[in-house]
Amino acid sequence: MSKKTEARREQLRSRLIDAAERRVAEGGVDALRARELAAEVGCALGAIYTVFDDLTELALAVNGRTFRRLGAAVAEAVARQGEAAPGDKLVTMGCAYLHFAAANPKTWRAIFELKMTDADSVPGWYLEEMARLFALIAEPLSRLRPDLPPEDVRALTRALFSSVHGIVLLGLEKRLSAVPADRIEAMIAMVLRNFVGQPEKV
Amino acid sequence: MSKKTEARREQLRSRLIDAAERRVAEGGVDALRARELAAEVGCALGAIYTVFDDLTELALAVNGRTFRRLGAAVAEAVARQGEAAPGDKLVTMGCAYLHFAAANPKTWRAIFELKMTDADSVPGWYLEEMARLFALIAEPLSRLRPDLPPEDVRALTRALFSSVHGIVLLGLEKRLSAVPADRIEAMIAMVLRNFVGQPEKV
DNA sequence: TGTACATCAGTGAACGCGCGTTCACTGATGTAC
DNA sequence: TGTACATCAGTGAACGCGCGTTCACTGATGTAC
Repeated sequence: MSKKTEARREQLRSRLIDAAERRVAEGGVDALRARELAAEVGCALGAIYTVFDDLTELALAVNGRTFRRLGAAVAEAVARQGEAAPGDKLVTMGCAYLHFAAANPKTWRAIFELKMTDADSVPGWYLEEMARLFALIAEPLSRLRPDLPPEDVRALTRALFSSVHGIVLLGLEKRLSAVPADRIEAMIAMVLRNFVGQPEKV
Repeated sequence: MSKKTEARREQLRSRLIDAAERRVAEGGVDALRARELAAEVGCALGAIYTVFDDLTELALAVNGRTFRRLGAAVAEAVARQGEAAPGDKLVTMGCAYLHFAAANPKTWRAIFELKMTDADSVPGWYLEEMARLFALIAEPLSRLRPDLPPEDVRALTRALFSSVHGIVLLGLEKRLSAVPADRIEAMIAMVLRNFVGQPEKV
């Protein structure tokens, strides 16, 4: 394969992911349609399969991007805040998570909806990206509780992340009459601050 | 329609829901197949449509049962515990929720996976059942914080439920390396107790 | 640089399947006399 | 009770559609001389 060909291939790849991302953002993972993508990108139907093994792989590529954007959004929020008390940092991250989810509801959900066949395990970058996100959370936590062994910090990280995730998930759920964003923020802050031991007045 | 006919119809209805429930428990909502159900129940394919408008309605019926079982499981756990401090009650409910989810992973997930077309709203019993569950949680909360207006108790209820839901959801997720049940229990207890102001040592 | 040939990326018609839902039919059930 | 007729619950073959994926082909690109 010549350089030129490879470059074209690479370009097709990224254009396909672009298109797929747009589709997912509009209609969720289930809205990925090979024919639609080909039409939007302007390539043949079969061309998709010269770049990806199947549509699932393409969906995974979209999730990869989303995950990286999410991580970046949270990291940026923390960076913008600069030096801060651990509790404040946690709340900042929780709210950044909420805002990302609210701004990208379908793409964000896609990360968690992806059905993997039990056999083939989760791709490595999935776990890596998760680890990166968890590391951000673990930082203020271990400052807050320097006495805890890493194992416990990990469990704590996971528990708090899960709590915030749950609040965001159900908070944004239309079906259960969505909650206004600032109320969701208040819930997040409440749970996190309570944990940190600087409870806000409810 | 004669009494006899109606009775047969009613019987078919419940047998269909039974079969559907089994299918969902095994393979999730997406595993519902009209032909399979008909075969399992021993009726004609078309008979399904004399009882339900479409498969979605049948899936909803399954969710209805699940929701009621869930509510009953939580209520029973509380009843079994008898008189107890609000914090203990909350933890009991959270753990009951966890155990129900762990024992019925696919059926439980189905409750939240159901895609409703935006237009047709959620069936009434969905909201009622949710309200019943929330009432159970609100009880200890309002004892704990009698100063709060009902509006705030509602928000609190929702926040705590969502947190526990998130912890259970991600805790049971195979993809992110499932967490042992007792660790999940510990996470739930931690978040709830922290809120109540009787934090457990982490 | 020019020509002949080989390769292979890219094409898109066609395959194949799964499946929800319908509807013309039929035989069981009920009604009338 | 018995017979003729009407109704309608229940049947399942067939419709229709959507869609992922393949593969025999072709024309663009690269190579050799």
